[in-house]
Amino acid sequence: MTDAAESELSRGIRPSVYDMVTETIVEPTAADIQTAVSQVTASSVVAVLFAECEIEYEGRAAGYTGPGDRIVLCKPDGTLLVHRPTGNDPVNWQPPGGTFSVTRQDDALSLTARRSDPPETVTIRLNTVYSLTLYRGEDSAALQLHGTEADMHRYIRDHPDEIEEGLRIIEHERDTPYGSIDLFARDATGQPVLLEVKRRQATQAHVDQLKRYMSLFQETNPDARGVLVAPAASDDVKRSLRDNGLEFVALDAFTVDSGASASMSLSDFVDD
Amino acid sequence: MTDAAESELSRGIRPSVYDMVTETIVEPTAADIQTAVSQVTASSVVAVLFAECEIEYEGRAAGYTGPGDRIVLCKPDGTLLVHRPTGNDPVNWQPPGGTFSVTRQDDALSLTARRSDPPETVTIRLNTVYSLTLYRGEDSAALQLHGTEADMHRYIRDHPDEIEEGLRIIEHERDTPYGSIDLFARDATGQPVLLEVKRRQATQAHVDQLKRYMSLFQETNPDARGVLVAPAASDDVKRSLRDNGLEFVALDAFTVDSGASASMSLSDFVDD
DNA sequence: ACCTCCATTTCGGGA
DNA sequence: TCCCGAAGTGGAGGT
Repeated sequence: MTDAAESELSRGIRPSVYDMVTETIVEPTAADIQTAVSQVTASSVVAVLFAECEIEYEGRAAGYTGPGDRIVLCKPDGTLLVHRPTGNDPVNWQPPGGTFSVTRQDDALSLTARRSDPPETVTIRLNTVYSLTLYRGEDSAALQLHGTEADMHRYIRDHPDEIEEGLRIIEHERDTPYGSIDLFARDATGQPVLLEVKRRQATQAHVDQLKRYMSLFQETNPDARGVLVAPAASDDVKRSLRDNGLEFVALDAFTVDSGASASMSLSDFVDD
Repeated sequence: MTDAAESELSRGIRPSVYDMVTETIVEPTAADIQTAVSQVTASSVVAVLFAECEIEYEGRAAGYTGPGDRIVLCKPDGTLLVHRPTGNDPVNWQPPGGTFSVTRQDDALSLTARRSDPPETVTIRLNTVYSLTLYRGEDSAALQLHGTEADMHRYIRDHPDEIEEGLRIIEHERDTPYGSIDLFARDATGQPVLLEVKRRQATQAHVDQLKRYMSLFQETNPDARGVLVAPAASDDVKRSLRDNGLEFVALDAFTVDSGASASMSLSDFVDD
């Protein structure tokens, strides 16, 4: 950080303490913003802008978002996120790997996030930046998630009888030229069984997937069975399975796998 | 907002001006945080917390994220987003429709986001809140996006010859019990043609999709043709199409639809 | 680098 | 409400 930049940032409300984790500048100047954004990649700081802005996007598609108040996150890995005051998804974004730049021309201040593969550009015209926060955050913890499809695979492998009496799981993620079969098994009579496992309600696309594996397998083994395992399926999906000589087995992974988060302790602190 | 709450929030750095768009509290107290979060839904304010926290999630799956510095967004529509200092996706979240609550027990302060359909809870144990920003933002602009698959449909409808000489588009989004056909057409000889359009490289799943529509249609019309239209397809996909008696037509929507963003003017302000 | 598939996918449209 | 399919999907894992 240059001396000039320091003096800019020092205009913050409280005495600027550089070991503070967050630093907020209300109504930052163009120079403040340029300094802040240049910090992002160089010093592993997240910059959050609260701004009235309009956004142009050009890349795999092209888009324009008219003026409005948004929250702009610039992360040190090049991630850009522009959030509206409502909605889960960002209205515009740039995935990790890109670079930021701030351009000033006449009275117009623009923040651009670029990446090269694929070539994409998001340009935010910053009409008014209400405030700007720099965040020197560290986070090495990873999300531990239970109840995924992989967990369901493990459960079935350990409890094949829940699918069918006498079923033996032979292989996990068996590769074929057209994708991999979740679980390859043999039934009580020794007949091969292809299992496609879904952690949520089955759809036609899942039937398609199983059919694709089956078509390959049945070339050499016409008696092979195909089973779609999911917590539920619509009548159309069940009919589609039947029409194609496939089977459905209902298995709700969470009624059986709920012990996965037993190690949690945070709930002690939460009331209703 | 209660008088008590006002006095809490007034501890902010600058004199608290309630018509300011943003308001930041450095090292907020538990009462500040409770007041702020209760504002979110009631007063259409976005609350952004910069905090060291750990997160428990319980719902469709279950998860735990260990301690780390994160950015927490609470939007008035009930959306919760927890972002790490890197990465495109939030490490935890709650889609719109839920409610927020802040609970204090002993020295532990927790922010909980709940929704009921499906029942899901995200609980954030706030170990340290470095700062908190309230954002009274308004945004009525919508994203205008060009180069979507729908645009590609329109283009083909207007330029059927780009697919095949003499092709006539009969119907758009023709519904079948197993999904809807993107474009239903007839070729120069009057033969029915089912078009499945993709805006990016075609995959096996797209072949599956077309196959599904075809199988229905060919029951009554065995001579119907199926064409997958996409900017590109791998050799495997092309072979898969051939093996199933289907066709591939390469069409890069962006080489033909680039005029869509011609009305943009922001680029005037951006240099390289 | 390409391909395939999962995701706490989310989101929008149609029946 | 359910169901289906797109998304600037992103991300992981295998070959």
